[in-house]
Amino acid sequence: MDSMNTAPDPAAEHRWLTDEEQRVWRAYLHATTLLEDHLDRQLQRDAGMPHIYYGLLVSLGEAPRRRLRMTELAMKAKITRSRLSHAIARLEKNGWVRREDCPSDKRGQFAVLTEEGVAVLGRTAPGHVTAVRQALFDRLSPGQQKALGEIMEIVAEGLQPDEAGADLPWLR
Amino acid sequence: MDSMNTAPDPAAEHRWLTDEEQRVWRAYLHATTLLEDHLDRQLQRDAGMPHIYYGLLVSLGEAPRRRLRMTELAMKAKITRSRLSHAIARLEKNGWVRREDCPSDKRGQFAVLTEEGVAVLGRTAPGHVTAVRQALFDRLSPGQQKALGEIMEIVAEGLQPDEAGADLPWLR
DNA sequence: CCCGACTTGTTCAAGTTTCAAGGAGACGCC
DNA sequence: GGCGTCTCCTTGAAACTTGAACAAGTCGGG
Repeated sequence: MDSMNTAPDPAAEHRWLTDEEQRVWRAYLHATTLLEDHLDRQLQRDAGMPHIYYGLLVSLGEAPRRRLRMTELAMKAKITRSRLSHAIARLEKNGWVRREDCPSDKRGQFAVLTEEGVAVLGRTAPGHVTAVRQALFDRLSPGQQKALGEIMEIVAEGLQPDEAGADLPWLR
Repeated sequence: MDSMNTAPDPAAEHRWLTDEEQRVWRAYLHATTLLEDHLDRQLQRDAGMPHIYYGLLVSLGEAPRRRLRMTELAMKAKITRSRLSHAIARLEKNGWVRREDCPSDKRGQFAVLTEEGVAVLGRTAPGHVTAVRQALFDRLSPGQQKALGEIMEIVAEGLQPDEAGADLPWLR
C-alpha cells in the first residue's frame, strides 16, 4: 500500500519500496488480515468471543493459580490497562473470569479464571488449534515454518524493546 | 466445515501444536500485533488516521480517475461494506474523500479521492514507507524477504478462495 | 510523619467496528 | 406492466477500543 514509486518527491531522496518489496509487503498485509479475520470469526462462532479475549483466558489458564494481576495480564496480551479493564468486565459478565483483591497491594486486582472459564477453554481450544493448523502449519514446509519463526522473532525484537521510550502501548 | 483429514471432533484424539510450532505461532502473534500497533500509531500521529483508513486512500489514489465503487473498495480493503460506509463518512468529514453518484447505476456510489486527500498521501507516504522499511525490510536478509513473501502467499491462498462459501467478510 | 512522585486500575467521552435491518434501484420473467 | 429476487449502499444500536483524567495506594526521602 505504499506506491507512487517513481515520484521524485520533495525533501531530497527517499527510498521507496522496490517492486519486489512491495509484493512481499502486500502479501504480508493480505495474509495477516485474512488470518486474523478467519480466527476471529472461528472463535466468535465457537466460543462467543474474539481472538484477543480468548488469548486472555489462555494466559490466565497458564498462570500459577490461574490468576494474574491486571497490569501483568495487560502486558502479556500487549493491550492497554484500559482496554483490559473493559475486557475483563465483559468476561466477568460471562462468568469466565472473576476479580479478586490483591492482599499485599490494596490497589491491585487479580483476574482469576473460573471453573466455567476453564471449561470454555477446554471445549474450545481443540477447534482453535485445528483452525491455526489448517490455516498455517499444514500448508508450510518444515523449512518455511522455521524461517517464519526466525523472521517473526527478528521483527518482534525490533519493535519490542522500550527503545528511547518509544512504543509501549501497555503503558500509555 | 471442520477438517476432513482428522477424526470427528468429539473429544477424540487431537493434534496439538508441537513445542516448536507453538513457539513459531506465538512469535507470529507477537510480531504481527506489534507491527500493526506500531504502524497504526505512526499513521495516527503523522496522518491523523489509522492504518486501514490510510489504505483506503492509497487504493483510491491508485485507481483510475482516483475513484472506486464502494463495493470494489470494500473488497480491496477486505472489509464489509457497512464498515466502509462509516469509514468513508469519516474521511469525507476530513475532506480527503468525496462521494459521487454513479451515472450508470443509481444505487451506486463512487468514493473519490480529493485534492486534499492526494496532498495528505503525498506528505504522509514517505514517513510510512520508512516505518515499514525500518520495522521489516531493513531487518531481514534477501533470503528471508523472499521466504516471507512465499509464506504469506501460501497462507493467503489458503484463506482467500470462497471455499464452500465459507469466509467472505465483504459479502456478509 | 509528611510530602511529592509514581503506580494501579477504573471511568468517561469520543471514535470505530459489528450486526441486523432496511430503502432503493436493477433484473429477469410472465 | 407487475412481481419476486438480487445487489448496492446506508442506517442505528450495541459492542469494543482509545486516550485522558482520576481516585486510591505505595514509596522514598527529608
